[in-house]
Amino acid sequence: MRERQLFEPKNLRKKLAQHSYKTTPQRKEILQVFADNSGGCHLSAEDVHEILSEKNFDFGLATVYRNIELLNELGILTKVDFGDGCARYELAAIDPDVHNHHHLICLKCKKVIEFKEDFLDELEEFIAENFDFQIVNHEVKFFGYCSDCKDKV
Amino acid sequence: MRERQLFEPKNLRKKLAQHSYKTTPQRKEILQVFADNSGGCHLSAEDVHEILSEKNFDFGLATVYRNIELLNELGILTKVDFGDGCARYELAAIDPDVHNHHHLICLKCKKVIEFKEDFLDELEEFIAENFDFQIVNHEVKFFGYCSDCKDKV
DNA sequence: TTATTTGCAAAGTCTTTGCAAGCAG
DNA sequence: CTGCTTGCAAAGACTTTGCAAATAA
Repeated sequence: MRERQLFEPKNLRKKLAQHSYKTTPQRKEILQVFADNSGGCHLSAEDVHEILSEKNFDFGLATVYRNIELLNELGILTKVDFGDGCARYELAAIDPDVHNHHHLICLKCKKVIEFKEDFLDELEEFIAENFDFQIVNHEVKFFGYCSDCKDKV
Repeated sequence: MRERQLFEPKNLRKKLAQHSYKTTPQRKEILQVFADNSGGCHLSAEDVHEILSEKNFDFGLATVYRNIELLNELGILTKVDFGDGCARYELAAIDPDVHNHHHLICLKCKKVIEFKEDFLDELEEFIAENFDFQIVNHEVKFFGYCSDCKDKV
């Protein structure tokens, strides 16, 4: 369930240099926050800013926003949206074809469970044929009640 | 592809009365905008406000927000999110079990194509068993290039 | 050196809220 | 009548932007 390869902080300098971006402490530490939380955290810019403060890195919030957006553009982070009013991000899979990682969102406790699935291939084929639509990625969310909550509703 | 039964404006008064809400011209006209656009439009509060202005209904924007939210709570509208920075809504299916209506989103022209599918039942069963998670609804989005755009990329 | 990046504060966008006046039931 | 609803303006949450000072290459 977790063999997905994620971007590693040690490769940051190279990736930035490829695009003529500079390697700053801000960029390194922001990425490190995601690497340290790779166990399935979905962090907002505010979250990252707060975690950095706890580590005594007092970067400007605007800098955090700018660099999260940059890491997203570079494919290092992926945006995920749980409809809670703020953009959230997670480390992206290195292999762009591995886009089969989705979320179960508990309507009661708001817990987010990750899961991996390969059931959608036939559906993608069906869509490609019937809609003449070339699929690049898909996003699947299941809303419901997790094991802790489902009997308490 | 379009046999889904949608909520009808003529049933609004009854639905509102059931919950002791009043039937106001604002509520009727807001719902009417969605009914007139039932051919697959996904409207933001701002969109609805604008369409109403064109029809010479100059309601406050806050009223539009409040009533779209009300219609959403009553199950008359459904929120859809295309990650474009604002909440969008569409008429909900009357039958709550019919939640198998999803979207293909073109990355180039931003066109949204609706489709209906029934492929996810087995995946839901798999999740229920393996994650002890009781699914209420799911949301599926496919990102890619539509027939008009896929050869121009 | 020099163009990029940062930090701050101000501004922007979407949405919600407080409150007096208006209106449906 | 009476409490729900509206409209307005103000406030709020999240995010972006302008600009001078700092800094990576």
